[in-house]
Amino acid sequence: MKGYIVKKNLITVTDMTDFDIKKICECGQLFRFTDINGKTRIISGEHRAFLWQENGVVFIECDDEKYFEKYFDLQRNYDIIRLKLKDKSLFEAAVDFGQGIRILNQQPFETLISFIISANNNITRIKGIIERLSASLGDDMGGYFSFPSPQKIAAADFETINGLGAGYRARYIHETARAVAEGRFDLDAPFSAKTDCAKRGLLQLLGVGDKVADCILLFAYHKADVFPVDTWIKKVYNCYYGREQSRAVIRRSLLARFGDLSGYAQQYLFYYKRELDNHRIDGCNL
DNA sequence: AGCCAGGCCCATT
DNA sequence: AATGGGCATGGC
Repeated sequence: MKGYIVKKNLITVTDMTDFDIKKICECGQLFRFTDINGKTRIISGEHRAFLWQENGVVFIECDDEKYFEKYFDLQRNYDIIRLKLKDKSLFEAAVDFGQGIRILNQQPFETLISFIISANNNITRIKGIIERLSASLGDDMGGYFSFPSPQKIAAADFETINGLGAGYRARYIHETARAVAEGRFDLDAPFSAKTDCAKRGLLQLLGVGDKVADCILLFAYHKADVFPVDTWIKKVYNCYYGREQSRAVIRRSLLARFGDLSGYAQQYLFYYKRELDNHRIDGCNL
């Protein structure tokens, strides 16, 4: 992608063909975003950015422009991906509707814990738990709190974790942070591992099942040959084919169809279905 | 009020 | 390998 300019503490995205602030935030890949008087604030790890659109360009004001250039995946060409997905006959309306989505490169530990929290939970509540976790154990960065380190969570007593309102996930958060802090899980390993191998490692962690592992692989390690099957994907699939299939069957089926673009296909589909549902519109095209 | 949420763990078959 | 019950909490 050529359409952006990087300067000190400011990235200007001049080509908004594949950069839509709202869609990037609302497609379910991150939780620490909020509107602050007209600008979107995103916190990632210890970093912070403000985004807004003005005169046909997007401004990204941030504490580390190189970090956010990578974070927003700015070097990747999404128009090629969209074209290929249409070739693989992903429902065209979903791709067009989601144009502007980008898959972020988020930090592994934050993604790991966030998606453990996400299981069988709703987005509003997930965001609340993550904010309380950060306020409780993260560093005060002056105006916001960083996402806590594995060591910080591991060293906290269980009652602190349990007081965040995460329910039965408190144990998963604590134990998985300990596994990382004690070196039983290497957060960097998946970067250089093949997807299935990396996934086997992730599945050893308490609170990480098939779907959560796929989300981590996609949103932190940018492994696109995964297809996270959540309740929305299930709804689309089962509605379209008119019968109830298990998550495993759905995942295998969609992986076979979209191959190494599965992760992108999943994001477009997820965003499309959830937005339709939010507006009480039926639709189960695939 | 009751169903559901970006499911996982664990026991059973 | 596949299936099913139980699960904390709170949003809508």
